[in-house]
Amino acid sequence: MSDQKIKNMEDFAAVSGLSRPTVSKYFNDPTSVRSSTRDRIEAALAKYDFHPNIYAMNQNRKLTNNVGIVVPYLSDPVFAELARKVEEYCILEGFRPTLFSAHGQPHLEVEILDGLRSLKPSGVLIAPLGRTPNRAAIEKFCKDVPTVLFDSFLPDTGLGFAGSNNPQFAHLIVDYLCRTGEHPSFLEMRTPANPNANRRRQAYIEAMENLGFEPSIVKIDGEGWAFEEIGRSGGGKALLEKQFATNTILCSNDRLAIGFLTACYENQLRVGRGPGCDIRVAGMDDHPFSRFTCPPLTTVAQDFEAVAKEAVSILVASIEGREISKPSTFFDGQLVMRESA
Amino acid sequence: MSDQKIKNMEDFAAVSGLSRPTVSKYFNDPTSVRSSTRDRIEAALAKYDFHPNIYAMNQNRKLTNNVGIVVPYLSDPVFAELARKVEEYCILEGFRPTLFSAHGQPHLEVEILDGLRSLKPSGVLIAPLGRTPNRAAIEKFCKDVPTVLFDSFLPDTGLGFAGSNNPQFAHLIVDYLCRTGEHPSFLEMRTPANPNANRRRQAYIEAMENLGFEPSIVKIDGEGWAFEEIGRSGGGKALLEKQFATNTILCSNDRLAIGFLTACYENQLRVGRGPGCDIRVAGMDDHPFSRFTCPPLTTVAQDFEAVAKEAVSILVASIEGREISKPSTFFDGQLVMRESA
DNA sequence: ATTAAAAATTAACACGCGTAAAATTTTATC
DNA sequence: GATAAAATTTTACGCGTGTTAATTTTTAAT
Repeated sequence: MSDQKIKNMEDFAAVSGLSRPTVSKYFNDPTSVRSSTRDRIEAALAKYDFHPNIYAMNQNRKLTNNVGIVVPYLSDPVFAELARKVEEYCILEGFRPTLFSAHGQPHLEVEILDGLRSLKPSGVLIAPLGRTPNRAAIEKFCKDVPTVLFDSFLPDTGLGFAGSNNPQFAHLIVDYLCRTGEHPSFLEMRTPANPNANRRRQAYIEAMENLGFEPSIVKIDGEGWAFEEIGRSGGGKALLEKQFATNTILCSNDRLAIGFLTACYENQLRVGRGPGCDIRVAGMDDHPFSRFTCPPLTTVAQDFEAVAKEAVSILVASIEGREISKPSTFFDGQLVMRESA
Repeated sequence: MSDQKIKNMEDFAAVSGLSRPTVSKYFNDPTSVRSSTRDRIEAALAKYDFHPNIYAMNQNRKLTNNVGIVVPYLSDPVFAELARKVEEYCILEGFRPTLFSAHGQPHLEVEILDGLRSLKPSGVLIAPLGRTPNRAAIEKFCKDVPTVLFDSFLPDTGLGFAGSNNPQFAHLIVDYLCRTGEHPSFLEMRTPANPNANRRRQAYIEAMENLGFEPSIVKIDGEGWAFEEIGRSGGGKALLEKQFATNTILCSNDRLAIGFLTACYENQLRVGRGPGCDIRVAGMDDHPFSRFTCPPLTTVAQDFEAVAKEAVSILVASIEGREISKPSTFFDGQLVMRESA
């Protein structure tokens, strides 16, 4: 490692005994230069550690290789997990991903999109918050920047979508619960932060009617993204007031279920499906922590891997100019039977 | 909103009836121009929506206003929370924060630092993984870029440090546990992923000796960042093999404790401090879900807010050229008494 | 109204790299 | 060894903004 100062590509081309345009070609695509030239550049690279100035690079390039990943709430482990996988696939495809969280706040989501515009990204992957007033902003953004949606579907928006088949989730778990015990009541927030909740509720109703049961929905108060606390306090209140029609509670998502399990504990209810148990509790998502609740939570697992992979591959296809054969994919969930139901 | 195309600052200066250098000054610091000029620019801004090209801006600027935030593992809710607060304070200070996760992998941490160099950030806030082979890379990075460490301390590195007073955490909870029941055994990973674990163990030993008890440490196998699973499987094994000297288990961190609670459940042990309970379990961190375990987890709360605020304020002080009065701050934790111990 | 200070303008160069066209060199093919 | 094709070099301009120095205009103070 020489300590001669290399201040720009000109200098670096000089010490590698090549011209700047050739070196420039190399950095845009190493395979675009003769292999003997490539070797000389890489030898110089090992000796002089030069990094092209990315700001100067991106100034004239059409493709910056940047991609933005936007999720509604990064402190929610479900989104943290999803974001992590999406990030991994982006890196695998040679992109420079940047992660953004709207922290549950619609105005932040809009700000992030604005900031993203000036990043001139090759593409953007966004799991929208799903709040109505932001729909217009997102649609407009999608017209300007190649964007793939994931997790939360918005019709006629973006290049494509990858997410979970939420109706199937609800059907799957309702069927299971009905088969193995009392039919489930449904617990959800009165004003869900995540629009997938609506599809899950709808599918719960359908599934119950298919099986000839009366749907029974308990809506609890609470705003924001502190789902566990809402599940605990609201669920506890519902327990005290005996709002549940049956002894089996299907929660709209795992985080709500986790909080509700705490409420059951506080009310000295024994959760589980064995003899001597008072109540069964199930969720949807397969939150990373669901395996470690007491009792472990029965739920429907999202296929994070498939969702992330599909979302990125739609983006890649679009950037490479290929036709997108299937713009929207909804992946089925898998039943995860644990002790809680 | 006019739809006339503004392609650069030149155009924008023209429509605002000003010269480009003046407009440039405005974007660097709005207060640096006469207020009547500022009004004209802002009127034009409302009318024409122009955003300066950030690549062109940052090409020559010494201060990009970018700051990098690096954490070891973003899917760990403790770090997600910390990162969120740090991000908030950065935005408050007018920075453009970008979040990075090493995903628990040392080589990724080094890659992130390399990538960060070419971002020419005004500063960087990093919670290091703490793996020995990376120390050199981080020290070198700190010499090149204004960097503040947080969460995990490295001596003589960076502009300063903000984190938790881990020894105090251990003393606090050991004292509490000894005061209210049997003295605690200590449960930890044999090869901790996070270096704070070592300080906590050391302090546990000290605290026990101060009180005249024999320290008893159970080390469990397991690599990586799946702490809950390690706590469950390793902790379960330790229970079966009766490795614990007492009926009170202090876990090195909350995630381990959460997994250990599951192990207790699987072994039909009743956790808590009331009569009829078999075992007490406590952790450290106040993980966002600790309040929702069954039983809720007794722990020592990190002051995420204070840590984040202090870390950012050290960076701001340094960037503004002020003297850093107190380079390293270790914030005390607060005992959070819940039902598990 | 005069004057000094403050702010804005003009003109010009710098930054580091992308990129295109034409000229030259190297490599592959026969 | 001649020839065509491929790769590289040379040359030169463009991108959008930072920045500086000299000049002109505006504002504030007397």
